[in-house]
Amino acid sequence: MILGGLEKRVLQYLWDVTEADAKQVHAALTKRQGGTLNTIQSTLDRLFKKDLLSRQKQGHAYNYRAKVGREELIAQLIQNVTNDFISEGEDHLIAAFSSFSEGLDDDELSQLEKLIQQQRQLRSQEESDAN
Amino acid sequence: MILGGLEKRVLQYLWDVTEADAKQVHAALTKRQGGTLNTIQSTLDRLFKKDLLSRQKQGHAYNYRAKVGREELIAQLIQNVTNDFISEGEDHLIAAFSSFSEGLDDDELSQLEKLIQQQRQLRSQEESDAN
DNA sequence: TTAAAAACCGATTGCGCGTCGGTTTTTGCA
DNA sequence: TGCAAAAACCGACGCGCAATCGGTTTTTAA
Repeated sequence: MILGGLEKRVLQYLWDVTEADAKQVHAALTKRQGGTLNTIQSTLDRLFKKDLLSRQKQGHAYNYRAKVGREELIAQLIQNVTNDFISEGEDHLIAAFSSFSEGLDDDELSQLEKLIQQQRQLRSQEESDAN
Repeated sequence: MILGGLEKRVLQYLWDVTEADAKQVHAALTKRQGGTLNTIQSTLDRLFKKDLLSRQKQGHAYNYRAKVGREELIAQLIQNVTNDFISEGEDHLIAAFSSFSEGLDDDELSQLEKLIQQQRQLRSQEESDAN
């Protein structure tokens, strides 16, 4: 999955406002750049076909919503990018992390640890919920 | 920076063997797919122009080497992919990690923790080396 | 010096984003 | 219910870039 610049800007906007139609997106993005309303419609349509947006007719026009969360999409894109470099049996995240870790300062390392613990806690909680 | 499929395969190969000329790369990649020797030469040249490979004439042909490590490149690609989605002041890694963490099992979480600790150790070691 | 090997050049194809013009469909209202 | 406006839809074009090769020039080794 490849995303162009305009597509990314549109997604970003939809994450911010939750829901919008083509006209609104156009109005918002044209402030600096964004082409015709038609261009925006095409872009929304392309994103819809990529299954990144959902739409629903509301009165006259489609209302679009992001179908994937930002984090989710980022994860997917990272996966795409790393896929071909990760050998069989190797862990994607771990490999990717090795790349990162050098660029992190102590605070960030601590943040990561916290996130991990959060994740653990979340799980044990879900587990007990299931019982 | 965008990398095509063949470019990625070539890089992968060069990481494996450290050094190779076009003929060798061609021989290796053609086993499953890889086009003409000429195609490989073009690809090597493109990678060279992207500053991802270095070359040196050795006898008759160029010998190519990866100029960036795998982890380094992965990190760069991830950065590229996430850049447009990360707002000012937000931490790339943390944001990206949030994406991942849900897909990890307990073992992987533990692995990550270990990596973090390793990283810490590495640093304190470097610090004492510097004194 | 010369034949073979490799590099180099340039052209072509295919794909995907960005961009619109023009046509069809939908819709709200008079 | 008919009509004008709004929106969707369709199709086309330009552009950039990877992949692919044929053909020509340059290099090299015998």
